[in-house]
Amino acid sequence: MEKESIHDYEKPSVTADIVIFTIEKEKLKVLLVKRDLNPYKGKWALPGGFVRINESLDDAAKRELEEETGVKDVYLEQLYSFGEPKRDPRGRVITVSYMALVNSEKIALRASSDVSEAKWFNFSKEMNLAFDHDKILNYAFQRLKWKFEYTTVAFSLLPKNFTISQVQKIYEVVFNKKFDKRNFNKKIISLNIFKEEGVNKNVSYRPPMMYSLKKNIGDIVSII
Amino acid sequence: MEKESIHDYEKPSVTADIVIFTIEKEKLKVLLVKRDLNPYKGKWALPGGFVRINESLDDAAKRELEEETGVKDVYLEQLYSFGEPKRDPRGRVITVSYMALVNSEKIALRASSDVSEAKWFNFSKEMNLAFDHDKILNYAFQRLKWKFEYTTVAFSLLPKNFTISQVQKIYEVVFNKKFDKRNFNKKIISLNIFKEEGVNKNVSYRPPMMYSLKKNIGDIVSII
DNA sequence: ACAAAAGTGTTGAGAGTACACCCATGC
DNA sequence: GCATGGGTGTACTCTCAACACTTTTGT
Repeated sequence: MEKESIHDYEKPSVTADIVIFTIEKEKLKVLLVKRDLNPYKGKWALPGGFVRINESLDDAAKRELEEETGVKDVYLEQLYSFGEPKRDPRGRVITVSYMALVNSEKIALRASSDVSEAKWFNFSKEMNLAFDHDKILNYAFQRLKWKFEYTTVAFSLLPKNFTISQVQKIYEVVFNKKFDKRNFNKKIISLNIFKEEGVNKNVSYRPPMMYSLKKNIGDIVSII
Repeated sequence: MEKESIHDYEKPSVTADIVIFTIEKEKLKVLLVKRDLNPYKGKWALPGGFVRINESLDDAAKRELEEETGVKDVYLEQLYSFGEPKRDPRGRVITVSYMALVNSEKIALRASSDVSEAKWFNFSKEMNLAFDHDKILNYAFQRLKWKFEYTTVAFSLLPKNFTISQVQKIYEVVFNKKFDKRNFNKKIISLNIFKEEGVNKNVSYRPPMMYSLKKNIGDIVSII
């Protein structure tokens, strides 16, 4: 096949851009950075940067994620690669996009980002971002919904111990609809993925049972 | 964020590699090419090649697909990008993988490929391919099963008009299990995605109804 | 008449959905 | 005692799975 040599073609740049989601105050939020260089100077964009020559794609995404949020060991998954020749006016840039889910309690935005401003925004479908980042963001949101429906990624947005109503709330945020409390409890308990952790006493109402996720849960097929 | 310039970093090569599936004689087949250069000289690999500097990722995949099979306008979808620094001994090569589904009747393998040999193989989970192509192939197979379950991609493997038992057979091949004929018919007919095209008379048994896929079917949620 | 595949219904089990009231705590 | 969210059961519908015989054609 390859008479073609690795040196025959002009090479593109490759970046890893990350859609970092969190849920705070019952809103789905996404982390954006303000561009301080042309093109799109002053516009908001997804955090990201060039993949180093000796760094895997995942490592590049992890590095960018940690640079922006200070968090490690969070849920991170590759989404899709975007490579239209004209998507970046600076030249040929192929972007491998990632999605990260972080628990809002763990976030420590880099205190003073020397070159850029980073900020959490409420997610919406039209955020008017730089480059084709609206497209990437919407792709990520689709994937998020899918993953919520069929896997346990939702729990990466929650602390180690949580109540069922916390779980229900993040599902309601992501699907933008209400679920019946009784049916939700029944369904999620019947999956047998929770361990009871005792009741939380610091509330001025009936103290809720706290749960944690069991270890070694296989691939769950359907949550909702 | 980006003090980094597009020129600051050594750039990787980017290839598009394609997992081309077909079903023939009730077997799932994948198209492989024999490498005639080192590394992995003599080993079989997925068809693919470098993405040109002015070509989108999809276009690169389409070009490679047509070069190898002579087919156009078939089902093609991007899968995942693989970018471990050492995955290709020749240097840093990031591969954007694709999956194509072709109807075996339409295939015309390039009569004499000047530099390589291309051949259909029965799919198996351990084909011992060059590079990390076993990993890519298995990823593609997982995606294939998922797409069969939740979308109508299966029909890209069939001619325009088909019988229900042809549909059932390709599902049985992909999932490697038998389905009950009555339940299968009921389910697939109830989806209301078929148009009747009359009976096929050239058979020595009760002539089956031929169907075609309706146009403008939305995203089907669950086939099986 | 026989070989080959097409076509067709019913039943039982389990899952999903709709729906409303009492409970435990802090103040 | 009241405000707050926590916790629970039943009935109906719908979907899924299991299961076997008759029909139509060509030879």
